[in-house]
Amino acid sequence: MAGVSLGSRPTVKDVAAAAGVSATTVSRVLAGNYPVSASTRKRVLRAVQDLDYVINAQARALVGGTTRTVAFIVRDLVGPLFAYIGQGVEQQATAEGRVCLVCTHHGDADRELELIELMREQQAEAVVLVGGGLRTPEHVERMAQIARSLERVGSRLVLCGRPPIGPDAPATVVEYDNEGGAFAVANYLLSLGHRRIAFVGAAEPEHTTTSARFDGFTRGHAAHGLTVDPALVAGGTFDRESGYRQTKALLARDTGMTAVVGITDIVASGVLAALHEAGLRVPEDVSVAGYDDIPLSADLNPALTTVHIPHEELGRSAVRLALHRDDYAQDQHLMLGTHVVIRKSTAPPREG
Amino acid sequence: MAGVSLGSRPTVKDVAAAAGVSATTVSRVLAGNYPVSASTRKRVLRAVQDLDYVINAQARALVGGTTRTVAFIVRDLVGPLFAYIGQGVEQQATAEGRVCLVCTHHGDADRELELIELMREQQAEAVVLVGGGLRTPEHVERMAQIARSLERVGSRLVLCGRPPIGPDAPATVVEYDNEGGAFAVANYLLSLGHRRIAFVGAAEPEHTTTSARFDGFTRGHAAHGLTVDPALVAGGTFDRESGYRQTKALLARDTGMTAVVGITDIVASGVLAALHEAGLRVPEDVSVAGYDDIPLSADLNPALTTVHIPHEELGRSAVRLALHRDDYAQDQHLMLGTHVVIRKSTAPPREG
DNA sequence: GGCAGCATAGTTAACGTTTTCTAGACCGAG
DNA sequence: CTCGGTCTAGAAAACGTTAACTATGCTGCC
Repeated sequence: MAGVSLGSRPTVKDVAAAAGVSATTVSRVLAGNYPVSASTRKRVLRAVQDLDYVINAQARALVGGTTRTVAFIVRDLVGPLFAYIGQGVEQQATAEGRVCLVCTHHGDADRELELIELMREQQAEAVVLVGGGLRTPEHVERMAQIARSLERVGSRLVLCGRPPIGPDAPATVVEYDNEGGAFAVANYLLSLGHRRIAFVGAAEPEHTTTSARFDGFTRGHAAHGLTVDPALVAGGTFDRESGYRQTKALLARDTGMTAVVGITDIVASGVLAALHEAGLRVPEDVSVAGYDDIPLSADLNPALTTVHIPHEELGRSAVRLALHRDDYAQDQHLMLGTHVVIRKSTAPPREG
Repeated sequence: MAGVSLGSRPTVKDVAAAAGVSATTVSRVLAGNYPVSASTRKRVLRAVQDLDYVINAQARALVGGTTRTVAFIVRDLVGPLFAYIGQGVEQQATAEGRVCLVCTHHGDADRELELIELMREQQAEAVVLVGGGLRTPEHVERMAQIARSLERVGSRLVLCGRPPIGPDAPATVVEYDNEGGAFAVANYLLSLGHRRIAFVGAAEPEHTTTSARFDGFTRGHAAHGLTVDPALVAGGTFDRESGYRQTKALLARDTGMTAVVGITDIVASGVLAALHEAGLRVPEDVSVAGYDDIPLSADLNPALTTVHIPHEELGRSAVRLALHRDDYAQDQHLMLGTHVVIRKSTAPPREG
C-alpha cells in the first residue's frame, strides 16, 4: 500500500516506469501469454501492487474486441420467476468469466427496444431477453431485425422463455415446455376425476405465455375427449388480485367447478384467498393448481400443486448456448421440460 | 435498413465516409454540442440510419473518462429483500442515465473482494454493496482500504443496509434503522401485555444485522424495565428451516413464551409452521412477528406483523447519493426509518 | 569463430471515440 | 474594399491497452 498516488488512476505506463520496463512487458506479465524472465515479472508484480494498479477494462475491450459482458433484459427484478432466471444467467455468466449487465423495462416495449440498443452500444456479447412477449407479426419482425442488428456487431440475441422468431433470424432460443406443462396439469386433474375445471388468467391471447398455457389446458381436455366450457374460462392479469377477483366472479356465476387452474402461482394464491373467503376448503371442496413453482407455492395454505419450470437452468443455458454458439451451432434452440409438482391443493372431486 | 454491411461494426469513419464529412462532424452531430448546418446534420443522420450505426461505449468511455455504469454487488438475486433493493438501485441508475452491473457472491467474502476488484477494472462510477456484513476490526479495515482504493480510480463505495466503516473512509452509507425497528416491535408486543417473548435467529453476534436487531429487542425490554431471558433467545441462520427447528426446540423446553420475534420474515414463516404443527393457534395462543416486510409476509397464514424496511428507497438513495456526492457532500450517511406493520399474527396474550 | 536460433525486451501502430486547435467562408461595418 | 467576427468543418492528438514487428544478447553447433 506504499507509494500510491491519490487523484488519478495508474496506467500501464506508470507501472512500467516504476518497474523500469516497457508497457508491453507489463501487459505481458499480466496476461501471462509471453515469456518474461522471473526477475522482471517479480519487479512488475511488485510495482502493480505498490501502485494498486488495475487494468482498464474499457481500453482492453477496445483493442481486444470483446467486452466479456452479458446483458440481461427483464421486466422486473422482483418476482421470483425472473429472479431465478436472472440467478441462472448471472451464475453462468460468472462461470464463463463474464460480467452481467441488468436492465428492466417494466413491461414497456419501447423501453425494451431502447435497452437493446443500449446493449448494442455496450458491445454485450449476448443480450438475453426474458419472459413471454407478443407474437404479433409486427413484433416478430421487429425482433428479427434486432437479432440481425445485434449479429452485425458481433453480439447475439437470446430469447429465454419465449418462442422462436423464425428460422432465418440469428437468435438463440431457450424455451420451456409451457404448453406441455399445462397439458400435464389438465391431464392430472382430469385423471383425478374432475370434469369442471376453471382456468383463471386467460386474457391476452396474443401473449405467448398465456396462449401456450391455455392451449395445453385445452389439449389436455381433448385427450380425454372433452372440450373446455367457455363459462369456466376467466381472464385477468398475472397478479394475485386478479386471481382473487376472477375467482369471486366464477363463484358468483355458480359454474359447478370442482377445480381451478391459475395461470401462475401468484394468480393461484389469489384463487386460494377467494375460495377460503367463500368458506370452501381446498382440496376437499375445490382443487387448485398453479404454474411456475415459485418458492412461495410450497408455503401457501395448502401447499400448491403446480408446474415446475427449470428457472435457473433456463438462464444458464441461455448464456452457455449464446457464448458457445460456434460449438453448439446445430442446436441454438433448446426446449427444457416442465413437470407437475403434486402438493396438497389437489385431490379427487367429492362424490355427487 | 439499406446498405448495411454484414460482418463488421460500422464506425464513425464509415458514417463519415458515407455522409461525405469528417469523423469529427459525425461525433458532433451525435453529441449535439457543436453547431452543425442543418443539411450536414441531415446527411449524417441518414448515414447513421443506413449503416445501423451505434456508438462504441468502450471507446467513448476511454476518451470521456466516464463509463456511466453503476455496480451492484449482492449475496443473491433471489430473496425478496435483495431483489427489492436491487430494483431500487436499477431504477435510480436508469433514471440517472447509468447502466447497471450486477454480481452475486453467495456469501463468499473473498469472492466479494474479487468482484469489487472487477468493478474497479470496469470503472464503475459507484459500487453498491448490499446487506449486512461482519463488524470485526479486520473486516472494517479491509472495507476502508477498498473504499480508498475505489476513490483513487474515481469510483465510490456505497454501503447499503450496512453500518459505516469509520469517518475517514471515503464511502457513502445508506442504512435503515435496524435497531429502531426491533425496538419498536418489542415495544409493541410488550405493550400488548406479552412478558415472555422469544427471539429466534440471534446467532452470529458479529453480523451487523443480527446484532442491531437483537440490541433493539433488548432495549425494548429495558424501556419496560425488563431484561431478556436468555432461555428465550434462540440462534440459527436466516432461513425458514432454521426458524422451524429453533421454534420446535423452544416449545420442547416449555419456556412459557407467549410471543416470538423472528429475525426475518422468512425465519418467522418457519416459526409459524412449527407452531401450527404443535397445534398452537396464532395469534390466540402465541403471537408472531417478523422483520423485513417482504411481500410474502402479507400472504402468510395469518398475515404477519413485521417491520417494514424501505427496500427500494434504500437502493435508490444509494445510487443518488453516490452519483451526486459533490452536491450532497455534507450527508453521505443516510439513515432511513423503519416501522412496525401490524397484521394478524399478533394479539394480546391470553389471560393466565 | 561465425552463424542459426531462441529467449527476452522494446517500438510502433492500431482500436473508436472526443477534444483541442486550426482554417476557410461568409457577413456586416467602417 | 478590407477587416474583425461568426459559422462551420477538418486535422491531429489523446485516452489505455495489446499485438505485430523489430532488436538485442545468448547458447550451441559445425
